[in-house]
Amino acid sequence: MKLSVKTITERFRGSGRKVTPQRVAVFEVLCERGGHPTVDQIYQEVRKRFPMMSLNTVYQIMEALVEMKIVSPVSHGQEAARYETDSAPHHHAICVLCKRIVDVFDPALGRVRPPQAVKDRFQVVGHRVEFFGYCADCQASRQPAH
Amino acid sequence: MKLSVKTITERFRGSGRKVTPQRVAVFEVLCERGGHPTVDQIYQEVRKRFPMMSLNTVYQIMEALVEMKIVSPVSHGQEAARYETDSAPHHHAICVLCKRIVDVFDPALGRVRPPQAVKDRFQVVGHRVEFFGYCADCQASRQPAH
DNA sequence: TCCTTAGTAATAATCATTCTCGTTTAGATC
DNA sequence: GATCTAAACGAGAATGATTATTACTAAGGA
Repeated sequence: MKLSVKTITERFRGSGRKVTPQRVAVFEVLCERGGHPTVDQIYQEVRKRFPMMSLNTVYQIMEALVEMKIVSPVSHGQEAARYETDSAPHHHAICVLCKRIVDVFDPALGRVRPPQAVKDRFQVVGHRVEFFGYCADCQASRQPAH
Repeated sequence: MKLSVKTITERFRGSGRKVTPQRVAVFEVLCERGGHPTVDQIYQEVRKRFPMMSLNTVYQIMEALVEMKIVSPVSHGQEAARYETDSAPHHHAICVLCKRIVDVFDPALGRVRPPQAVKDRFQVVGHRVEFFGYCADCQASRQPAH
């Protein structure tokens, strides 16, 4: 469900928010760029079109997009937060060296069920499976042993 | 495999590290406290015994303990890093409101397998399943709807 | 067009973490 | 026990990501 600029405009209006050039620009960058960018990466890209734009504005726009469930934060460790545009439910494979995140689409992972002990104490609303390892690039550049 | 002060002393010496009162104190706090404390929580606790101790020292000691595989960092979102003392392999249930982390021991979760597409591109070394939801306390205090 | 209010930009503040560096100390050696 | 040296410590500064403050601007309804 790829959102268009038209749709995003309606979503902004529908949630009582204003449509501004900055918001549209951030959204376009997210669509064109894809992946799991950090706030700063989005900022650098948007800045090419709006050189006067503030980093703070990007933070605020991302916050609005999260509230509207158009993007989701994906953060690991103390690295800078990353965002992904919401699409089909999926999981992640993360390279422990370069922090690259690859989306994993596999219906089987969606069928993972919390054990009874968790259901007794938690009202579970979702789960996430993360695979850790070395991506192809980092395998190649890594020392054979140490 | 609960570690004793004696064992930790040997582990420090065995890895070419010195045994200092600060290190023993941090380790004792970790054992007594359990759970998934932040660096600052550990610091506040240790400070009761060593009022002159520096926060920086706690960071350094945690780094050493991670290298020695005695504790593991458990970080979620842009929250402060948390540490858990290593025990049996397990997963987590995380309250999205209060950030409380509950350990989940369930052999079934260890049997989750990466799909072939991941194995083709990643050298997978592990995985983690995280359940998200509301803990009992936060369910009680939460608005019924909004 | 006017008006209200949300959005923006600039800047300061905050928070977790890391770095720098001078001082102290564990533990090996004598 | 005295001496020595690398490791560890403490204090505070520096960094980097994020959040808060505030005055100005502009979106969009009346």
